[in-house]
Amino acid sequence: MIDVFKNYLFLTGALSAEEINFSVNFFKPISLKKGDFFIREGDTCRYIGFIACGAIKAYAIDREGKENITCFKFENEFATSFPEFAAQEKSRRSIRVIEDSIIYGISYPDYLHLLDQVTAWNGIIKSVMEREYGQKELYLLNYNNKSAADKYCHVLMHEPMLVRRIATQDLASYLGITQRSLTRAKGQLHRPK
Amino acid sequence: MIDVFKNYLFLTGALSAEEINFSVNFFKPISLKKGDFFIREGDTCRYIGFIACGAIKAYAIDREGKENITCFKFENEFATSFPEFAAQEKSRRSIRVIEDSIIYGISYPDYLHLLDQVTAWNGIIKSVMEREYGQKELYLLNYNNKSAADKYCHVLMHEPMLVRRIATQDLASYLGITQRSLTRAKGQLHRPK
DNA sequence: ATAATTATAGGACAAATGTCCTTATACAGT
DNA sequence: ACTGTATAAGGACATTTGTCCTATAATTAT
Repeated sequence: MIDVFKNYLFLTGALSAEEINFSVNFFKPISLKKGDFFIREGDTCRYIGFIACGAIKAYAIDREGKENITCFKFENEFATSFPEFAAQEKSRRSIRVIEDSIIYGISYPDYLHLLDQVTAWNGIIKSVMEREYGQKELYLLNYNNKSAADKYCHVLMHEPMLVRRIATQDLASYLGITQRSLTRAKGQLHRPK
Repeated sequence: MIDVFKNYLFLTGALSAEEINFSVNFFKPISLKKGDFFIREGDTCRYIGFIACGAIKAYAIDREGKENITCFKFENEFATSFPEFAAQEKSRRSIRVIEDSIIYGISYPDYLHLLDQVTAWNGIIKSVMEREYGQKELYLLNYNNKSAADKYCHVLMHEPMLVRRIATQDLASYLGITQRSLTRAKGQLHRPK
C-alpha cells in the first residue's frame, strides 16, 4: 500500500526518489473500517491523511441535526481541510470513512519538519489547495441553483464515480436534495418520456 | 473622490503616505452611469478598478439567456476577477454598474509596474483575494440548498445593504431564486401568521 | 409636468420538491 | 443458511417554487 503513496509522489514530479523514501517515513498507516471517523467535528485537526485505498466523506451537521456532505475523496487524494490543519484550528467538519480504507497520516509537528526538510513539499501542498479551490468553484457552477434532474445528469456525466461508489442518501446530501428527489431523477432518466 | 481611494489605501496600513500618492497616479478615474459596462463577458480583462463611489454587479449569461449574478461590489471595494486579470484571460463575467459610479482603473501593464515599484501592493492584492475566497465560502454555506425564505432572512440579517440598494430582480438572481419567490418571502415575513 | 418606461407586489395555477410511508432487495453477523 | 439490519425505489399527498399575468408604484425621458 505504501507503494501507492510513493507512486503518487513520484507522479507529482516534485520529489527525487530519495526524497520520496525520506518523506513517507513521516506518515503512519491508519487502517479504518467503513463508518469509522478520521476527524470529528470540533476536534483539533491533528492529522492530514493520504488515502492509499478507500473513500471518505466530509460533512457538517446543521442545526436540525441533518448531515450536510461537502465532498468525497478517494484513493490518491488527501483527506483534510488544509486551512484548519495549517492553523491547527478545530475542524468544522467530520471526516468519515465510507469504504474500508488505508490512510497515511502525518501529525502537525511532523508536517512542519517535513516542509522544513523537503521544501518541494510546499509546492505539492500548494497545488493540492489550488485543486480544492477549483473543485469548490465547479461545484458552485454546476450544482448551485439547479434542478434535481440537472444535478443528477451532471454527476452522471462528469463525476460518474460518485454514482457508482456513493450510497444514494449520501449522494443526495452532496447534491443538496432529498433521497426521494434523487431516485425520482434516476427513474425519469431511465424510463424517459 | 481620489481621497476616498487614498483613505482606503491608508487604512490598509501597508503603504506610506508617499507610496499612496505615487500609487494613485497609476489609476485613471472612470465615470460610469447606471447600466454602463465596466467589463463585458468574453473581452480580455484589461483593467481592475477600485470603486470610489457607486455599485456594480458581476454576472454571467447562461444557456437560456438568463442573467446569473455572482456578486455585488460597492464603494471601497475592488471590481474585477483577479485570476482572469492576472492571467490576462477573457472574462467569464460581465461587470456592470448599477448606480452612477466613479471607478479608479489601472491597466495591466501599469499594474505590473506598480507591483514592481511598490512591492507592498502584493500584500494588498493577496488580502483582497483572500477576502474574495472567504466570501465565496460564506455564500455556499449560507445560501446553497436553502429555502427562499431562509435566503431572504439571511440576507436581511447579514447583508442588509443588499436589501436596501439592490433591485429586487437582481437580488433574486444573486440568491438563485425567482423574483416571485423573493417577494413571497418578503410578504410572509412582513405579514407573519 | 406629463407621458412612457421600468420595477414591485401579489393572484392563480402548474411543476418541482419534500415528507411520510411501504415494499423489495442487498448486506452483515451469527 | 438464516435472521436482522440497512439500503433503494417509488406511491400518495403536502409544501414550496416557478410561470404567467395584472395592477400599482416608482423612475426616467421629453
